[in-house]
Amino acid sequence: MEYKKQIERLIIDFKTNYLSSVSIDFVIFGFHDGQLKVLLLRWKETDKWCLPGGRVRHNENLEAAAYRSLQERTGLGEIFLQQFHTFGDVMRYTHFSKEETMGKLGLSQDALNDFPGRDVSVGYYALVEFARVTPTPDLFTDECQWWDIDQIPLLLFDHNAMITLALKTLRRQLSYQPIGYNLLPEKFTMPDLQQLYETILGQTLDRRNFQKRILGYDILDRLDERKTGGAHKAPYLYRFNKEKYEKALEDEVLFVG
Amino acid sequence: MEYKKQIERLIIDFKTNYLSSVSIDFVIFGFHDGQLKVLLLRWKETDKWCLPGGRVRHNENLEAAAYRSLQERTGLGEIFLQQFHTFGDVMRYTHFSKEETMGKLGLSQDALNDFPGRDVSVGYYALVEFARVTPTPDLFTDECQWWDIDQIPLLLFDHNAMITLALKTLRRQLSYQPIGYNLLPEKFTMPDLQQLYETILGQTLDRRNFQKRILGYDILDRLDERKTGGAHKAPYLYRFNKEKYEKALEDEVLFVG
DNA sequence: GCAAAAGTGTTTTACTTACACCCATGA
DNA sequence: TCATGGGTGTAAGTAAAACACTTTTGC
Repeated sequence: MEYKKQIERLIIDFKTNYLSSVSIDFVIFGFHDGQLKVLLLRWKETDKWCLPGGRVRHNENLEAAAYRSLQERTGLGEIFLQQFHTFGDVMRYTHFSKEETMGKLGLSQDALNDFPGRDVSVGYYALVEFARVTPTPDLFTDECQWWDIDQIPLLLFDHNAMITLALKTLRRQLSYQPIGYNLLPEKFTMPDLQQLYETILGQTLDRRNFQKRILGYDILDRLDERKTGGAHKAPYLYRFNKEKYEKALEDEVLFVG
Repeated sequence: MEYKKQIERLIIDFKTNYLSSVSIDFVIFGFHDGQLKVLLLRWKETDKWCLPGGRVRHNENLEAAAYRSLQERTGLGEIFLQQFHTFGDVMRYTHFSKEETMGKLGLSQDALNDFPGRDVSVGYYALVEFARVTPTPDLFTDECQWWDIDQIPLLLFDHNAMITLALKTLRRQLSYQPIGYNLLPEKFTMPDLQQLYETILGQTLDRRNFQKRILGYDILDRLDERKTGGAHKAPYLYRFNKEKYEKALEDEVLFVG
């Protein structure tokens, strides 16, 4: 049980170097094979799952802390990350009892006392390409796994509500903002992009209208290549025009800084 | 200088009974006479202005803390309050130097040290009827005043950016959600409501299209009365149908609980 | 050659915007 | 009676939704 020491050290680290009362929680949506998934962690010595989270260092920007924590959990740096709500109900601890959940770790009383109690948590959602992620548990958890969006179990804290709201916000955002950069390979086909949208929205879309709308954003460059090897007619390859893409995001972005 | 003692006591109160590292800031929009205004506070012994704020008690829900703080600053209980973003840049303290600003208050070194340093701040915006508000400064400020939205000076902290984002969010929200409850008297006319919208959006709207759109929401009951006393044709009076209004809010609300 | 996916435009519909006339009221 | 604001409906324009045929490719 070497990890006990590590956890106790981490808790002291929290107390010393991080903002108290503030935490970050992540709804990391993974896209793969026409399935929308969420990355969950299993709490040590229990069968209970929760969202990955993080904390903010003194002198660290909130957003920077979010990117840092996310990197730790997924191995990914440049990804689509969006603040969506801040959760501050006292009762969000409903499904989490410090004694019950932490007790099994056999920590010292000091460590238990110093473990963050009631936090206000800033919720971010992220979109990543499933395959690029290396799920990595943190010290409090011993498993990190993708879950199908419609098979999420009852989670610790208020994390079920967080997922629901994150998905709702993401879907809304999709209606007025482009998405896909860092989520698809550099070169991709229009059907690839459409499948991404359909997966997130949970509904099918008309091919022709979809293409019209996306091309209307004027953020894609069509390449002269086609994707070969498929069993059918070879579709064109597209690439995001980074400048135009960034500009489109700015023009309509809800949350800045 | 009796207030010095009070402030020192308040700072201790903060340290003891409130979450550290978390604060709340309010962009309180006031509507009056076709003008959109924001409530600002002037920091004691300076000519610098800032947004009203609050802190969260241990065991108090974030939203409850927001309503409580707002009540303290405006005297109003039931009002339209909406979380819009959480600000966590370290640099948001650009225009605030603890030494400079607090120094003039002649506080003890202990109090200065205990005064909250770097916070993550949850931003809420509120809509209130100008005339119903009793602006009340807090202990750190000695003036509480309405400012015209387009005459806001350079504020302390990152508060100018907060106002900008709050207004942007409010305007966006207006396009898919009804607004007006608690902002207009119980009975009001269609031109009253239109003026409210025009004030917030900063643009004029077509009378007929506006009426069509609003009535299309199906949240108003037209009364048999008309508003008399005006210099012209007596307009009909309307009343919000609270049930339908709440339902309309829920159906499209971005942020819940 | 056939099944399955991809490329491409037009029609229809719904929604949004623009616009005009008559009526009531107080000065 | 006149100036001003309020009540009401329709036509035009624009954006979204529905829809069909042809081409390519591997089997």
